Amino acid sequence: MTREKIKNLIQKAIQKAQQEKKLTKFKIPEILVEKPEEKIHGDYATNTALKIARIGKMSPMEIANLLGSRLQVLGSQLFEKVKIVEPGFINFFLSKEYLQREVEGILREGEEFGKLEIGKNQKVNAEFISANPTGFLHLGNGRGAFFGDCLSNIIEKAGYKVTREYYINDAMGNSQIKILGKTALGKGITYLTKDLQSKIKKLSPKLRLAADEGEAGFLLSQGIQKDIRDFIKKKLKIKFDKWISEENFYRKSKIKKVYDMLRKKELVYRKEGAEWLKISKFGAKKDEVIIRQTGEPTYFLSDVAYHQDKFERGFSKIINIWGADHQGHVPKMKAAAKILGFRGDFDILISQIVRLKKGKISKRRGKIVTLEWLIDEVGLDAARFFYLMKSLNTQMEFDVELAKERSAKSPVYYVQYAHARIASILRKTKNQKQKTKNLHLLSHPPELNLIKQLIRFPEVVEDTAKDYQIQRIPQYAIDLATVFHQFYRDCKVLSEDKELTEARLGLVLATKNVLKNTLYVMGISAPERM
RNA sequence: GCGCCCAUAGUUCAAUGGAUAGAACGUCAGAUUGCGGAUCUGAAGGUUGUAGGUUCGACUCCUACUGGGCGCACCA
Repeated sequence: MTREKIKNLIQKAIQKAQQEKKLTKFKIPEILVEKPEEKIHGDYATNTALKIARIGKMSPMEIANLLGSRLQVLGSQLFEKVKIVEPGFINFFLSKEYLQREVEGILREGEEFGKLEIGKNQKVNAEFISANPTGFLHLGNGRGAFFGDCLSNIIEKAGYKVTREYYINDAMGNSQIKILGKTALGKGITYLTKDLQSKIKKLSPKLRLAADEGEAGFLLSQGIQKDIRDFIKKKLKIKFDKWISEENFYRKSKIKKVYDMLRKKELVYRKEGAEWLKISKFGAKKDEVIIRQTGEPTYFLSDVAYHQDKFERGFSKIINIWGADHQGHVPKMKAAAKILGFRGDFDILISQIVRLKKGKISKRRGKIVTLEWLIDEVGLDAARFFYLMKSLNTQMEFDVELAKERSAKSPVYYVQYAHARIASILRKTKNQKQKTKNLHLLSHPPELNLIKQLIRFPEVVEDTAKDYQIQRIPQYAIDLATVFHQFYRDCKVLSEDKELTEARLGLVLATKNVLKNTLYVMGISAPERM
């Protein structure tokens, strides 16, 4: 990774300066290398000199000059030049030769390009969607669904082993399930869809034997859950590794076990006829009921049991993606994690609500908009892209009109078009195999620009795996497509010049590869034709 | 009342404490006897909600306020 190489060089330069006694000895802080906004500031830049000015007891410019001259020598393989700028930035300009070699690397690595090792031998658990098995998925579920799936892909790309997990709140004691049971037994007041009516009809022999509304609800929820599962698999194209049933925790008396364990730790007390867990001692605002007056366990207790189960499975990182309506639950669960003694990363992400952007389409006021409706309306690729474009913690408005657009107006088609265009060029050549010939001929600005964008892909993967800011990926895809189209306009790929044609075919293949990898992590198709 | 999230271009959104705050759509003006014009080039458009603070430097961190969303169950 280019950025990593530069970081290492800076570190070496500091050490060297220290050995030569030009700099005082100090512990080197974390080195930041970024891509400057302005081209005149180079391809990469660092503020290291500004950062260490105080501990080094020298002016930023002095340090920058000190490091700059050493970096020039140390990085002769990478840089065309290293420039020092007020107030102390060091700007790096990559050399043509370096960029040309990178194209070779991208072609060699193919689908593996962008794969990192930062998560080597580590397991991650990502739980998302986990909708109630009593109805259909809504727009908000879609956000968690695609975010969770894409984040999982990214984390996998970073080298972790990811388990995608879905938790089903199907316990017979749950009030939703009981309400559903009432409906199943004909005692409900809720509106019945045709689908629900036929499900109930099919189940009627079993329902007659059901002990209570809880069991009836459970039976009906299984049918509903099966539909949700099929929908997720076939229409959302998300593959979960594990489907976990809450009811199953009860049947295996795991909830009882956790309860006993909490009692043993003397964290449970009685008040007002209920039993409370002392989570206020572990960072929560107040204690929480785990056993009701009626003697039934609460959802919180079963969720603690579920997390105990997760914590025991050897993950170094556990990620939960919850809807905004669950945010009050976060400190409680974090407190529980402390009680259970989980030592890995425990990240709970909250996805804010989703609305439809006002337009001709959203006349469906009053009706709840289902995710299925949206997918049918705009298509899976566009839905995924649009959901992913926005940061998880801002409320989003889904622009259905724009997402439906099958033209350059829609960013997803713009990106896919770049891929299809390359495929079209390749169709016109006989030899479509990997080209690593004559890459030294790539020296036009649009060519070099394109390469610079290509080599950023692993950096984007790294950043996103670390900070979960998924919106970076679609933005990267748009940027990549843009520089490709610029290249395409200025540089004809197939020409009389055989050697140059070979070189450009190599570049174009590398671009196709990176576009494909980018679309892949978003779960979006990379079409050969459109 | 308390807690969490948000406020950035006409709109939808970006921007690790860095340099002239960026995209997309919309608007306006251009480009093609060319590998897919489903493309490209350019322009207009901003006091980053308000007021303070922290520092070499703040959209970003802190405090107070204003406005919006979501929570604050012996629901899940």
